[in-house]
Amino acid sequence: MGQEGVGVDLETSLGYLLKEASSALRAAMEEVLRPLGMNVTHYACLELLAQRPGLSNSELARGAFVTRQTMNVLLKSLERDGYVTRAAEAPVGKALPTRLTPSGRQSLERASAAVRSVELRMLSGLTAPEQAAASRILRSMIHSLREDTEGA
Amino acid sequence: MGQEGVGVDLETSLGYLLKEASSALRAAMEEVLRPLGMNVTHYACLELLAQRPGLSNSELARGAFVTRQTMNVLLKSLERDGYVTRAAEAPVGKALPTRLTPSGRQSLERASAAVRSVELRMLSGLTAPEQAAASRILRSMIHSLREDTEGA
DNA sequence: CAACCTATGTCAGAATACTGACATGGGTCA
DNA sequence: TGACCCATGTCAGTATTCTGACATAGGTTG
Repeated sequence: MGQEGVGVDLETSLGYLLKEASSALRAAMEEVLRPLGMNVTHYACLELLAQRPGLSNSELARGAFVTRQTMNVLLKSLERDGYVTRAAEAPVGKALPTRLTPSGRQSLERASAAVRSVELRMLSGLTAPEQAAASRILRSMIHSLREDTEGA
Repeated sequence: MGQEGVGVDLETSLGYLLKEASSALRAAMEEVLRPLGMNVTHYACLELLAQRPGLSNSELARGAFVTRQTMNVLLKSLERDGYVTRAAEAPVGKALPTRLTPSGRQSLERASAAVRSVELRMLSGLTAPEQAAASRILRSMIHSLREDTEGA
């Protein structure tokens, strides 16, 4: 069960813990969203549109951490089901602004409440200063990870 | 760009930050593993086997956060390529212990070094106390998320 | 203006992971 | 002992996501 000085110790690796936490969060979100007929990417897309109306397909993809091709497929199904509407013509460039329909907004409301409850459960064991620390730490990790990768 | 009191504010949501960090980590790992002909699940499987030799397919699946069916497919390819060996018969029950071959161990060594460098970059902006706090915080999140979900 | 460069939307195919289902081994309990 | 229950390995089919490629819109630069 121990490690013999190998490269990465899974028991203590912050990378592994990060993946574990993210996986647990995703599972918990899927669980509460399933009864609402929604999955995590679904929800992420609607939430993004609620907070930043008029986002394009590519912008939504970046916000939901998927490729723009994947988001394109999702947007088509959301549009088919009446949750969002896409402009027929691009007001500028090729980007087609997308917006929530009343139906989409209503569906999001329930999902958002469910997700918020999951997030509250996730944070239930942490004090306010710890939560603030978590925010700073995660932002630092994100910044550092993107330095070389996207910079060069 | 602002939020109007909606359920979850993506700008400050720790859940969103967690997903963002995990996504950035995964992308950075994929980037360094690709030249080695490996992906993240690949690597996770080998690393698990190095630290806990003899794990079964299902145990590996849980450790890598995928289903046992997915891990089964991966193990077959790893076995075909000579990175691991699986016992032909189960010493007890149906679980087939899996072990790294010398080739697998050698391949893992390079991958492990690459992944460690990514993890170091991720932590480069954090002090030792901050890293300790990160560990505690992530463990708390994981524990809280799994409480109701797996408990009931 | 013309040649680039970047970003976007989209199509097609491949890779990856998942859900559902079944049979088997092992333990528990009446 | 026999009836359960749970975990495992595996097969099949489906769903999801990705990579690769192409055309187009707009800005930049000589």
